[in-house]
Amino acid sequence: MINITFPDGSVKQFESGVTPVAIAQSLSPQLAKEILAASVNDEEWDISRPIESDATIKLYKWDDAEGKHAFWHSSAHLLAEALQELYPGVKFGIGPAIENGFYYDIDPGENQLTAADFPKIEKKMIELARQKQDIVRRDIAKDDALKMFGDRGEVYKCELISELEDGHITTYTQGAFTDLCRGPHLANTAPIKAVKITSLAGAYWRGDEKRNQLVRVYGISFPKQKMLDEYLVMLEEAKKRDHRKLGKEMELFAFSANVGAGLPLWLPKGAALRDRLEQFLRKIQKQYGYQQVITPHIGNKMLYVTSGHYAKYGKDSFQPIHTPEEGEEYLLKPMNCPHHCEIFRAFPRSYRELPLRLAEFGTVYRYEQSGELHGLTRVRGFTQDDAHIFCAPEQIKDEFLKVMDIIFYIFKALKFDNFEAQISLRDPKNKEKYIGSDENWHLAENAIIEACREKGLNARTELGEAAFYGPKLDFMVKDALGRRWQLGTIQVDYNLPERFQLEYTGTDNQKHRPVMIHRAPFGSMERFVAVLLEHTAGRFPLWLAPEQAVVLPISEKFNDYANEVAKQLNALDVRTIVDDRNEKIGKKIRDNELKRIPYLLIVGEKEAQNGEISVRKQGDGDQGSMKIATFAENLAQEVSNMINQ
RNA sequence: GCCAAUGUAGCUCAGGGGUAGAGCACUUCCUUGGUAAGGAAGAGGUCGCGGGUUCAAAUCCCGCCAUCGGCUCCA
Repeated sequence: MINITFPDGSVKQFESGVTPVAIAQSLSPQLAKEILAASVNDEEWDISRPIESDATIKLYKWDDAEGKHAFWHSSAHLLAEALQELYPGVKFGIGPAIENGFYYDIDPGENQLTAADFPKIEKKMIELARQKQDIVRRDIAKDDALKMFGDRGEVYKCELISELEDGHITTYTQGAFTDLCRGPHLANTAPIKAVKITSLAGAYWRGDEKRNQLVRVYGISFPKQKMLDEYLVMLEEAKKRDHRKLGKEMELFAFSANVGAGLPLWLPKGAALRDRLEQFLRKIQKQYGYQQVITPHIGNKMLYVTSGHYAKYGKDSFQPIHTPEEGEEYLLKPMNCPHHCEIFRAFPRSYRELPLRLAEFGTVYRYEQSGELHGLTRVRGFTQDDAHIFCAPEQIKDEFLKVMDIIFYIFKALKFDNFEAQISLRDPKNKEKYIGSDENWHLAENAIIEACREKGLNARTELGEAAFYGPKLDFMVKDALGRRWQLGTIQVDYNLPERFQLEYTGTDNQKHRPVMIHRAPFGSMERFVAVLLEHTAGRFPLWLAPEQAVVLPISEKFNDYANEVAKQLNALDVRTIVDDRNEKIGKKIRDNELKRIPYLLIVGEKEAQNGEISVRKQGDGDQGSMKIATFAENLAQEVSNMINQ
């Protein structure tokens, strides 16, 4: 007998060799039906894999990430089995579960795969799933594995196996399909009741663009057809929140092939919105002791040779601008830091000036790969809400904490409460990718880690994600489809001060080298607006909304009064327009609700007589009537509550 | 940059080797209506751009551009 400990601390005895599903069965038959995965002593475990000795166990259902993971991982195998049957000769790469579903990378060989094949694949997968095939785990010796997959011509699998350690190799088999896999998996294929193949894409083998490109088949599966239907509806809803669609609908920005790909044109309403965001940040930054500077859009090529950016990115950037002068070259600035370094150098600096915080809404140009461009989130010309803090080494942590405060304040004011934080450090195995001394890297990395600890910020740490000149702390927010975008960023940099020979005179009357902190709370105005649009589905907070109120006269007789109301409100800084179309009031309400204007002000005979307006709040219906000035005061109060919370 | 797809009116989309279609939006007229779609008429397109095949191309083929989904990249 062995002792099995449950998450609540209770212990029960079972025969050695008991499986998680059998344990679940002993607790409740319903649970046995629902469990999809388990962990045994914190190791991921198939629910049908025997447990031989005392263990602590957790059981996972669909609602647990681990449960979904096993479900989708097994679905990936099921997809592979279906593809193997439908398209003889396909070779398999890898097929993991992902955040929403799963994929399998295949080399289709002679086969042609298109979206038209999806229904056929889905049908085959369901057919196979209904056979209720057991998914069987086996340990296999390295040589045997190489032979087995080698015989089948599975070159990709063989490459993976050759890198694995003998004695730790397992396969999973269901029906006629056997895969190299660590697991865990479902006990059998029966729970997979609904399948959707969602897309095809090219993907480099092992993520290396120098290697073969495989076909990646994406799919998602569910234990109930209804859940798949709901998921598809959710995707449709998400599409409606797409910032590219909303940006056009709301007349915020546009693109023109004549101007160039990835070069956004801000329309009047978008420019005004962006200006409000900039003013908002300027105000906070002023409180935190920042000073605004302005620098040109181009810089001499030597500036970037000095900074090290030219060596790293020169070939992949917009190419130099030439002048009539032989050999003279300028670059469109891809970042603001070198310019700001030169501002620091413009005078002899004293420790009394530090920390020197230079801020600029700096527009930069980067030649992003054509396939990378995406709405406003990835563009070739964009404006960073940039600032560089020049400080003494002992001031780093304090400055870092202050920047974090600014970022938290902004995220809170705009209700980005689901952000994730990521500490990006150097890849210790790949130091040649980075510039700067080991000592400085350690200092910088520790400053970030400590600051996060002090703030109690739960940040994920990623090795190899640092910028080439220093480690960083990034804040990511998801878009409507769950894709992560980096917004705020804080980066510690010991390198540029060195390259630009920055110095200040210390209390000891000696020269010292300052440290630089790069930071952008929004990241870029473009990306921030994009993510804000997707978050709010275009219903901006009142203080940002392009139009805050629209006056709707009941009939044309009251157009004059409506215009007078709008005039008064605009004079009171309420952004107000009039809908004086010859339409019925119901139609005007509908149209303006759909335009996402926060307040609809209805005026007819009653209101005109009393100098009032009938207020209707977006999505909230009739709020009764009030004096114009009262409405303006209420609105000002509402805005102030939003920004100063 | 790579793989796959798409490109028809302001928007959403149908059609398709023989003179271009709908709904919404827009304009005009009727209606002057009190909290989510009143009615009628009208205007609007070089079918992404360039080349080829053909008596004839928006439609078929090729190239380019842009966009979309991924991969790679992201100072």
